Amino acid sequence: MKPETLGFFEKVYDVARLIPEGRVTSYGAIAKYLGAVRSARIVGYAMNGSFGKDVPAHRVVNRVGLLSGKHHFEGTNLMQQLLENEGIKVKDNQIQNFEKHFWDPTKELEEFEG
DNA sequence: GAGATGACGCACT
DNA sequence: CAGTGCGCCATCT
Repeated sequence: MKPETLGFFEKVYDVARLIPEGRVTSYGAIAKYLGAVRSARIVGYAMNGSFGKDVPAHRVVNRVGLLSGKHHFEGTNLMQQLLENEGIKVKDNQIQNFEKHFWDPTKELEEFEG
């Protein structure tokens, strides 16, 4: 619970905050960017602590664009509302044109690396 | 210190 | 092609 002990989390938050508006990414994409392709679930877990922070966790969904974490937000459809607020269409907890709104940090930040 | 959990992703059947 | 189960790694109890 100590923010100082957070190491991997901080990285996740940092990447999540880099997500531009109207765009979304997947846990695996962030994990991959961090070099933890096998730690996709760790990213999602990290989002748990992202609540209440400046981290747009609502822009992070699973690999199919499903708002798997929506259940974690305050309201029942808060996550969906936030996405629609950015112009992203969401249907039944699933993002429409997900690949169109997909934002891959490994590709978008490839030149920002280092 | 050890065990169980999880907002995922992939391999196998 | 579709459905189910397992593995991964860090955190939490």
